[in-house]
Amino acid sequence: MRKQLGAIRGVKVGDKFRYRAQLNIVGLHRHFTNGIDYIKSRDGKILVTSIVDSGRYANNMQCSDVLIYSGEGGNSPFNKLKPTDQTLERGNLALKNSTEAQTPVRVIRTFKLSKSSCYVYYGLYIVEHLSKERGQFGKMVYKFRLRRKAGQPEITFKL
Amino acid sequence: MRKQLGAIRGVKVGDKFRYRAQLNIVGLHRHFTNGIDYIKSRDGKILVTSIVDSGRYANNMQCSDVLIYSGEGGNSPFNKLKPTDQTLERGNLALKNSTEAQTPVRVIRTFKLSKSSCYVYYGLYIVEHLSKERGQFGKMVYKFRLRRKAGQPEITFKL
DNA sequence: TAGACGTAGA
DNA sequence: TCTACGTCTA
Repeated sequence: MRKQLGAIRGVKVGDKFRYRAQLNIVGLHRHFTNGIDYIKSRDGKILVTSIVDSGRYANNMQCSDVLIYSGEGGNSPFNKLKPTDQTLERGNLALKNSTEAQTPVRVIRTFKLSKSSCYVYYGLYIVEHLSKERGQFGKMVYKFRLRRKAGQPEITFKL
Repeated sequence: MRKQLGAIRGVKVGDKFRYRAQLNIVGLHRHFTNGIDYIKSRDGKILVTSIVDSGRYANNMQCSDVLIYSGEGGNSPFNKLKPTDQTLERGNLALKNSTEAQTPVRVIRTFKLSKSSCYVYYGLYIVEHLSKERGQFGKMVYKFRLRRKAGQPEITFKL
């Protein structure tokens, strides 16, 4: 399985996929459930390769080039464990490192229409800011602001 | 998605698949995690269409035309809930009904070789007997004995 | 071995 | 809403 930062050969912005398994196969995002995928860089720091925004967390879903993405852990509205403060490790740490390194992050967003849904590759983003806020369950949540790199095709849907 | 008893057009005995998602796509087995898939027949009884033997439960893995398949619920060695007696509902009830109706069941078995694995379609089986035993956790477990229908191709592997 | 924005069907 | 023989990486 490919592990790399940036664009994936053969995958175009706007490409659609039915299952997370397909994202894995083409190399866009290796995990089946994790929202944040990352690799270890030469200097030992982990950097984000891709994120999937399925709409489970309280992310900003505006139709703009800016995406607010919640960190992982402790606050999923659907898991049954009791909420906890998010920690700066694993995916969250990788997103912080990516903010500093300004490396490109592949963004995949879920598009829902009535009962069906698909994953859409939105292209490359840069993490430009992170903040720590109190989430809906009263616990600390990381919020990452990603901005879409300029010059990429618009995403359009045939309805 | 197709819901039917018996063979699936276009799928041959011995066909191999990487993911449960693919079993769903071709119509062999609709569930992503459930081991037992079933439909409601004309007279209102539920009948098994297919089972997946992933080796999670304590099934009989002999290389023969007989497969002992454990019922679902209460005794998965990997779930963290406390073991309970299995009940004759859902998949277990459907398997019992299939025993009486002698309807064909598609069998998919996991084949593991070192770290990789795949799902192999073994063809059609008939459920010929069920029993209730005390399982490894001291709780009651249904055991279903399935026999492969005669006249189907042998399964071979290139190693 | 655990953790994670999975899936479909009842 | 819940259950269920998922599936990957660290």
